[in-house]
Amino acid sequence: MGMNEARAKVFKALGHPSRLMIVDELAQGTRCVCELTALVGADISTVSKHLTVLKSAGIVRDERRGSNVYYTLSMTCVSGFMGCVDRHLRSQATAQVADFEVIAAEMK
Amino acid sequence: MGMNEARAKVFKALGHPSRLMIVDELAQGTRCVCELTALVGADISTVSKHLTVLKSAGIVRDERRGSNVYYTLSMTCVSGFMGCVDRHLRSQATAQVADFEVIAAEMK
DNA sequence: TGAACGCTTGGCTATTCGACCAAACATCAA
DNA sequence: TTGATGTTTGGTCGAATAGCCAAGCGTTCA
Repeated sequence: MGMNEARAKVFKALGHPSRLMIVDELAQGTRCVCELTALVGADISTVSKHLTVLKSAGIVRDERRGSNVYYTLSMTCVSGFMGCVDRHLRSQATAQVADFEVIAAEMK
Repeated sequence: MGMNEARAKVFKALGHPSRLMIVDELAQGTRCVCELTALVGADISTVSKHLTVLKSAGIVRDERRGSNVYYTLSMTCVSGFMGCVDRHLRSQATAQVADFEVIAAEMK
């Protein structure tokens, strides 16, 4: 797999609301599948598959302890980038509101 | 659109090799569609659609100058995160090589 | 005006994704 | 061993994605 495909795989893995929710939660600490399932609110098998995607992209790692499997965020810099994305989206949203107000003013 | 969906949209937009190539190029400076098409090496309509995806995620912005349309990276923090992903992927790759060597040693 | 150029959009097909259910697998406890 | 619990895997189906070609703008320049 080429450099760009490996990178794309990481972004693709992060490109789903449930998986982002999971990553956010794992940024707080290690969690078992059952906890993540409760958080996401989908079928366990669905959550398990989301975790497989995150794992094969190298974003999380798993570890069995007894009858539970625990997942841990291994690509920790993700949370930092999340902040950047959020800031950007917010500033964009306010820019759009500003545009809208200009348009609204022009329409009067 | 909820917070998590907006964020997911950003990651999803970045989750394609051609679009990553485009973002890398735009990190160097503004480019017209024709330049990006040459870079990616796909049909121009395909590239145009990739640019639409990036734009609607708020990652790039476009601007017509004469008969050309120029695209600019607006979410500039993306490049920084790219570095983090690359470092992580590299360290993971070497970890896997190390694992492999352990296994190989065990097999002797 | 009309031809040429640069880009976008619509339409089509093949592939991938995401959700659920059912079945399999792993561990623990009786 | 058997049953209970926690997790993964296989199968199916509808939705979304990516690619190309063709057709449709918008702009420039004769």
